Amino acid sequence: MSESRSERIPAAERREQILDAAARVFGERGYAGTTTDQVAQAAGISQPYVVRMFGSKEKLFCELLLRARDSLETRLRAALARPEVKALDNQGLKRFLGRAYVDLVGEGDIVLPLAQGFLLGHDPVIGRYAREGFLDIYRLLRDEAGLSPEEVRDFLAGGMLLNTLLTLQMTGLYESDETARELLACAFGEKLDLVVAPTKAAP
Amino acid sequence: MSESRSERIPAAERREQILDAAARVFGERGYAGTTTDQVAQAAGISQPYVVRMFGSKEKLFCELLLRARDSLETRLRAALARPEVKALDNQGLKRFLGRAYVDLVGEGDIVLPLAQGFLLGHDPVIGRYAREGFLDIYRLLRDEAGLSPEEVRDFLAGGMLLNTLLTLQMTGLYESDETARELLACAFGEKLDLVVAPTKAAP
DNA sequence: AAGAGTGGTAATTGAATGATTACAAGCCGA
DNA sequence: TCGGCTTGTAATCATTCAATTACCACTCTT
Repeated sequence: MSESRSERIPAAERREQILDAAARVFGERGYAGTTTDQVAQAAGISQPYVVRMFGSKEKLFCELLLRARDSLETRLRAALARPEVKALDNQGLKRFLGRAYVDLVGEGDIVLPLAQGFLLGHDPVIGRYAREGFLDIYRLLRDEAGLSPEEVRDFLAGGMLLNTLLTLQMTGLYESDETARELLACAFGEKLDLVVAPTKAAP
Repeated sequence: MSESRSERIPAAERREQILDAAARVFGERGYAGTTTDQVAQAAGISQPYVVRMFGSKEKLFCELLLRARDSLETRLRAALARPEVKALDNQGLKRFLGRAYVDLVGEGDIVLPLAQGFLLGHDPVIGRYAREGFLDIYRLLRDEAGLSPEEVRDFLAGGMLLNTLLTLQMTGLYESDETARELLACAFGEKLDLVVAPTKAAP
């Protein structure tokens, strides 16, 4: 994307670049399906640097999981703190939080690694991270948002559907397939254009 | 599991054995995370035989996707054909079909490869298969079950949550984690024991 | 200006893996 | 019983990939 600087960049900043690139690549291709070299190329650096910065591919992915969970929790708490939520019943709150989730998804591929991690239950270390993250979100919605277990379940279910549609790249069929268009419109609602026309931000 | 026969087995039967084994392994570990040798060992044969029987790992996985989709469609149509569905409104029908889905999931790992395939949208050939399968199910629910787009969406969302909980292996936390127990009970309802105590069928 | 710390890569390595080849053993019909 | 077809494997190959090593270049401090 950007090869603006070919100079030396402080490690902390480089680390963020790598995490951003890794979130994109892992989010699209999954853990096992991604090579550290793909991450390196996406970040514009060499493969050994990626490995040395994080120790291993596994540690890099775990870092992404924590980062995604934190982003999501931060975003949900921010939504809960807004004044207009006080006027909402639980049904309305669920919708409001749902829109906050779509916003987060639309801003980049921050949360897709989380969705990929949810398929790795068999992995002794990543699986544990992923389960814990999932339960963290569950508790946040139940305890801080005050939703009932059934309401949390429905919220999470909706989120899983959105994740699935994204990782399936169903959005690529929006133009050409009538059924896909109907499904996407129904699933993403008013936030559809956030995801069907990925922000091609140009200078 | 069964090493009953060490003799020669007709290709058609062997093919089914391999597909069953592959569904289990791919369903648990994902496409990229599974080796053809793991499939071979699970089926009790040698790795080259797996490859030769299906041509390639990719073709084997595509076969699994078709098989899973067909199983699901067959099961849903069978549920729709039962007499008691006529007395149900759409809300009740959704629940009824949901129970049929959980039944199918509980009977084995037939559908988990489908869930894994949904993460492979980036793959030029598998991605296409997976998207088509997904839209097939959508149309079945809309046109044959007569659900509205929103109702189909909610049904699919629920299914995606169940898939996620299974591939996350959240069921393994049922005994030890209070939150996981609550979530699982809420998501699987009366069918919980189908999935939390995997059928250890013994002779 | 010496040298130490930091940012970065080229080259390589060892293991894993999908696929191929070549071959063996059982079965069946003529 | 001979010869061909089917079922199956051992051995191997070519790649790919995560990780390591060894090195270079720049910058700041003193």
